[in-house]
Amino acid sequence: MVNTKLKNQIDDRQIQIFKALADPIRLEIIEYLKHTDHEIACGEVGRAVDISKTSGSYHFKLLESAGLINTRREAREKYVTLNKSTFDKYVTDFYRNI
Amino acid sequence: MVNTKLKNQIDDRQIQIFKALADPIRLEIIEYLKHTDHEIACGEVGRAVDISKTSGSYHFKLLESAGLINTRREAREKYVTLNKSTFDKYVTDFYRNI
DNA sequence: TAAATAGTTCAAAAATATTTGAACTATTTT
DNA sequence: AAAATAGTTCAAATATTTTTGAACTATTTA
Repeated sequence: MVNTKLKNQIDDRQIQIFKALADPIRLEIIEYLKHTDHEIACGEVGRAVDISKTSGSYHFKLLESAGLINTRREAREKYVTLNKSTFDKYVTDFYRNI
Repeated sequence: MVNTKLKNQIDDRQIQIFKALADPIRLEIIEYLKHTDHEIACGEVGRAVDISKTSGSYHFKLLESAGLINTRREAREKYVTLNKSTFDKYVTDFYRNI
């Protein structure tokens, strides 16, 4: 019997987001994207924060599935930007709400 | 050679706080404390969120060392409250700043 | 068309975090 | 003084997360 109560779903989402933020590499990626106002390829970010492409792939995927970044694939490359609305909804407003 | 750059210290702190928030039990504890306006004993919170006292001890310690709760020991019992200023500084303002 | 580039996937290994129960300290109640 | 209560500590077991390298797809460049 699967538990699908709304409150739990909200918590799962909230946890997923805090987990995504609770890692030094991902925090570096976020800070890098924060001071970049245009979209930027994963590879460029990866080089800036000095990680392997495999590691980058793992972390970008995790950030994306948490809804913290938006991605757009164009042929070979994948471009990313921060998803500000997720920060607003789950981080900035976390303590305020509930 | 130990790295003590200010930026890294800030990040370490930020990560510690997100890690502390990235767990269902600790999130339950926080939500419980959020709707409680007076200090409350660890044991009472532990019973409310249905965890063993050992587990409670672990999670309260972690929340305390992240600065997310304030604690006061009075004889046998330990009373806790949320530390709102940590939320303001590291959570609510996270996306805004930097 | 061959080589280079951007990124993904996979499974194994390594690192970290969490749970558990037993033994413990200190305080309060009977 | 014995028993009960609140919480801590410890080490072992378990679970989860992250890293790694090799093999892969798709696209672009030489």
